[in-house]
Amino acid sequence: MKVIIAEKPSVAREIAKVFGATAKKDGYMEGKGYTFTWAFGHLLQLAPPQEYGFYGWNVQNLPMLPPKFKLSIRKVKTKDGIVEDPSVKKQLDTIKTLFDEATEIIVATDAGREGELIFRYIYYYLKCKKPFKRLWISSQTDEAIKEGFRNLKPGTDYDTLFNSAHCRSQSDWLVGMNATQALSISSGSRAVLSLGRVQTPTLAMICSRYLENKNFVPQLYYQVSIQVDKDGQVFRAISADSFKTKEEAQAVVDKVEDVPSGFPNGGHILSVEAKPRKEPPPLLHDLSSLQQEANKRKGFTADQTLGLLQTLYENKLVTYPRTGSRYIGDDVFATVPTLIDKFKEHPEFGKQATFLTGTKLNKRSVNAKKVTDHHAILPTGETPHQLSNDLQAVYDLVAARMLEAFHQECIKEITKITVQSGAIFTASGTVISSAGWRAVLNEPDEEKKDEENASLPKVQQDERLPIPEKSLLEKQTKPKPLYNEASLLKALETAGKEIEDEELRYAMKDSGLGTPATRASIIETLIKRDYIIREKKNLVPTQTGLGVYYVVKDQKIAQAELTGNWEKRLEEIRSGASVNEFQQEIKTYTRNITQELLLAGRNLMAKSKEGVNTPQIVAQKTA
DNA sequence: GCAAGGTC
Repeated sequence: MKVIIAEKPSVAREIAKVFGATAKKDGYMEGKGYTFTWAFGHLLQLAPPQEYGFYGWNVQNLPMLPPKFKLSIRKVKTKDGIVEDPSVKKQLDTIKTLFDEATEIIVATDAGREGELIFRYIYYYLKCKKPFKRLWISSQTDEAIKEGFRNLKPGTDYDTLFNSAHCRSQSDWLVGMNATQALSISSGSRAVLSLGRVQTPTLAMICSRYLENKNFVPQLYYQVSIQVDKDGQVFRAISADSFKTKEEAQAVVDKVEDVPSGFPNGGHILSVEAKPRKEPPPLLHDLSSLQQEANKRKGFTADQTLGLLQTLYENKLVTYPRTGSRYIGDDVFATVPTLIDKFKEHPEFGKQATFLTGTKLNKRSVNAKKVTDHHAILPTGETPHQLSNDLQAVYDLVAARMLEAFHQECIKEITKITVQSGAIFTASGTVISSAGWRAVLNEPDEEKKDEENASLPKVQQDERLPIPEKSLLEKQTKPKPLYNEASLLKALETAGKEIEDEELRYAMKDSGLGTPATRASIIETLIKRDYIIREKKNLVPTQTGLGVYYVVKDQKIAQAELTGNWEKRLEEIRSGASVNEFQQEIKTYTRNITQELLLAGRNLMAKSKEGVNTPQIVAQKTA
């Protein structure tokens, strides 16, 4: 009997369906001489410190460098403390029984580093010795699955991929566990002060933005505004220059030839530029972009959105949610018209669904090469029944984005008028001439500047128009806003884009900090540690968070570059470079950072009070 | 008590 093991039940079901196997058993499916079983993500993890004899949190144990890492069953928190997850244990037993009976094992975990690790940890934990083959597909359509099975690879082809995955896992353990204990011990606080390759740079981003924002000194500046009258239709124009002093601006005001000063037609139209701008539809959603949109529109946290999506996924209403791709392949595209058809009766955007059924679909989101493990999030076409308000809201965001993504371009008419009257003034306005995809949610353009006119009257070059009013504007420069969940998610995705070292930047270009599946939990971790709090929609550091930030901010562990560096080395390992060399470097780094933190933590509480102009506005944890 | 990674 051949055993196929997938990363998760949904994939095992898809594959079983292609084979025509339908018999459902406990923890697997069966039919046509095959069994199809699954994991639930990582079933196994690197064993915690005590399993190597490092008991308690003790300086004597540091740095903890296990000679050989062990694996242990994933744990779960219950009222009796932390125990091995019973459902995981049971599934491992099922897998063991199937592997024991297997004549051949086919690995169908996701085609990537972590997918390889998920399988290998199971395989080695169960001490299985049977050879295995690898299914390597990037789309789960029937055709892709069939093609993948015609092209199974020897399992050993992916040994170096496993090496790189295992290195990633060990390195995160070594650096994270040791740095966390070192800082927690040396700070003398009873709380856990955790550090890690991803969470610490994330904390640093939040803290540094917070300090920049709070310490920002606004600069005053001045502009001049005039009203221009075209046959009773008045629009506003602003001086092209801005001025540091009120006097300079007032001098410009004085020169304006307005009606009250005795000039009936003091505004000279120097130029009128009108050009259409085409705005392509947005791409389909991946997890991160959906979390950002749900945060902006509905105020959901990243974690809430992920939870709601998971429920929709388990109810077969949306496709796999933890995807990092905003594209679909041609095979999935072929099903889109049927999907759109299902939304014709939708109260909010049924009209646009109907419109789309009779038009050519935009293919901007169709690109098989940009589909990685999973494609963009789509509704499945199943009819939802009695969703809660929150579930419905997320479901509607998915559905609406599908309609937008395949809709037509939005065409805007952008007009810029230049007026001379003592000085140069400009007025700009935007008019949507064809809504296209913007008709789906039918909402105003969020990026409209306050100075912009909704629409401008038709004026001609060289016209002379009256200026009924002029005024002096006092303005302030503004700081960068605090991070909220949406802007932080975006920043995590693009982290590393500004790294100077070209190789490191390249190594991080497709990853950023963390992964789509983990970013929500990173934010939750920082909150659990009392490093940050939610203040309205913003993410704001606490005294503790700032204290940790001051201790580590100039260290490697607080920089996105660390991930860039690891990614570069891990990729080299995947293509065959020595594992040992990187492991030695990590050990050395672990020793160093542990030593530094054992010393640095002593100053932590004192340091947390430096650096802010007005310390009292630093957020306090509310009981 | 601790990392980051995956998922129900």
